Parts: sequence; structure tokens; C-alpha cells
Amino acid sequence: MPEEPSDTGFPIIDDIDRVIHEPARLLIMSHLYVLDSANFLFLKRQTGLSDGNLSSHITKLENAGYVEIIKKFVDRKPLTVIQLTKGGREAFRDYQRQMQHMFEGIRD
Amino acid sequence: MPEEPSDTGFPIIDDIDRVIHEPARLLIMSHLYVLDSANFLFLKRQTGLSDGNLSSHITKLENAGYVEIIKKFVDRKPLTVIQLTKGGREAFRDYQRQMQHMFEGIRD
DNA sequence: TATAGCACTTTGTATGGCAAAGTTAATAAG
DNA sequence: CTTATTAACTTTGCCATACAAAGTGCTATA
Repeated sequence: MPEEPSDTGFPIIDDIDRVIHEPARLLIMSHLYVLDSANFLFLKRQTGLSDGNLSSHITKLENAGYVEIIKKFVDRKPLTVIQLTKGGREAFRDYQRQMQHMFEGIRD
Repeated sequence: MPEEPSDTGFPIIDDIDRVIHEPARLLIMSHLYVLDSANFLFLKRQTGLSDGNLSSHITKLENAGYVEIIKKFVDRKPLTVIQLTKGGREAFRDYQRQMQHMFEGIRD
């Protein structure tokens, strides 16, 4: 009979949202959680990611329904705004809760 | 002139210890941080990992110097004990601090 | 026309996780 | 003596993903 991992207060591996867990996206999501939205260039500077990488990471976040990507022209220059969605906010909060819950059982 | 990401209180991507960050190993390390040491079977049950995966994850932790793997025979059965090292304890604490620091700036 | 800025997209490489199957070593059961 | 069982691997193969680098398209400006 296969056994389930017993409840130790630690999260089950599968519970961790890997879309958010990936460091680059964790950083993007942290900024968005605070600012709600940010433009491409800003995120690029904050994260230190290259154009290509930032682009692919926000596309993944978009596919997960965590952000909305809005393209406009401002001052006749392209401006890409990345906007956190409600689902994205919730997912990030869940992730945060899970991590903190895990660390709670751990104090020296 | 290339720009450094400005200090927002969020960690730099490269600062995240990916050896620990990987969910499976995060779970292993959490247990070890509390228990200091644990045997193979126990960790396998707690994490729900397969033999092979658990084995390869603890090998990675060993290569990083975070655990020591001790093989003995008890009751005439092989017993593999995974013991957290000092370095492992420190690395985990650093990881935890970094994560919590990141979440600190984020409260609704 | 050439250049620069912004935001991609594509391509290639390297890594890494995971499942599955096979292996070894020791003992227990028949 | 043979087979099975337990514990713990190791190996193989697949697939996803991260990242760098290079090229593309669009707009505006010199």
C-alpha cells in the first residue's frame, strides 16, 4: 500500500506554483504585487533580465493568467505595460503564504 | 552604459540559492533543518519522492556541502542517514532570510 | 538614408527534473 | 540452494525550461 506523505506542516512539492517559484518570475511578480503594473523597460532594469528573457517570462505569466500585457504607443514610442491580474495577485499571495507557513515551523 | 538593477529590497536573481530553491530539495532541507538528520526511508515517505529522485537530490545536496551521507547497517539492514552540515544549516538560514526579507516589503 | 530605441521572436545550447527500469547487497523464507 | 524482500542506488531516456545571442519590425529623429 503506497503511503501518502504525512502532514508535517511542510507543503507538498506539487503545491508549489512553479510559474511563480522560478526566481526571475518571482522577482517580476514581487514588483507587480507592489506596483500592480509596470512597463517593460522598468522591469528589465529592475530584474536585470535581457529583452528576450523578460519577454518570455512575462509571456509565461500571461499564459498562466497572472498578468495582462498591454501594448500602446506613448510619445510615439512603443510602451508595453504589464498589469497584474486578480488571479495573479491571488496566486502570488498563496505562494507567499505557503512559503511563510513553511518557514514558520522553523525558528532557532 | 549597462545599468545595475536598483535596490528595491527585492533580492537579485543570482542571489537565490537554486540548490535549495528547488521544491524537492527545499522540502528535504526543511526537514533536516528541524531534525538535523533523517534516514532515507523517512525522507522518502515525507517527501513522496521516488528512490531514484530522492537519491539524486541528496547527492546534489551533498555535492553542495549541505548534507553528509552516512551509510550503516542497523538490524542487518542498510540504513542511510542524511545529516545536515553546518554549511547546510547556514545556507538554509540564508535562503530563509532572503525569502522572508522579500516578503516583508509586501503586506496588503 | 542611417541610426537609435523598444519590444519582441527565433535559434541553439545546456541544464535539470522525473519516471522507469535495472542493479547491488544483505538477509529471510521456502 | 534458490527465491524473494528490503533498502538504496545507478542508469537511461525524455521533456521542459532557462538563458544567451542574434535577428526582426516598427517608429521617430538626425
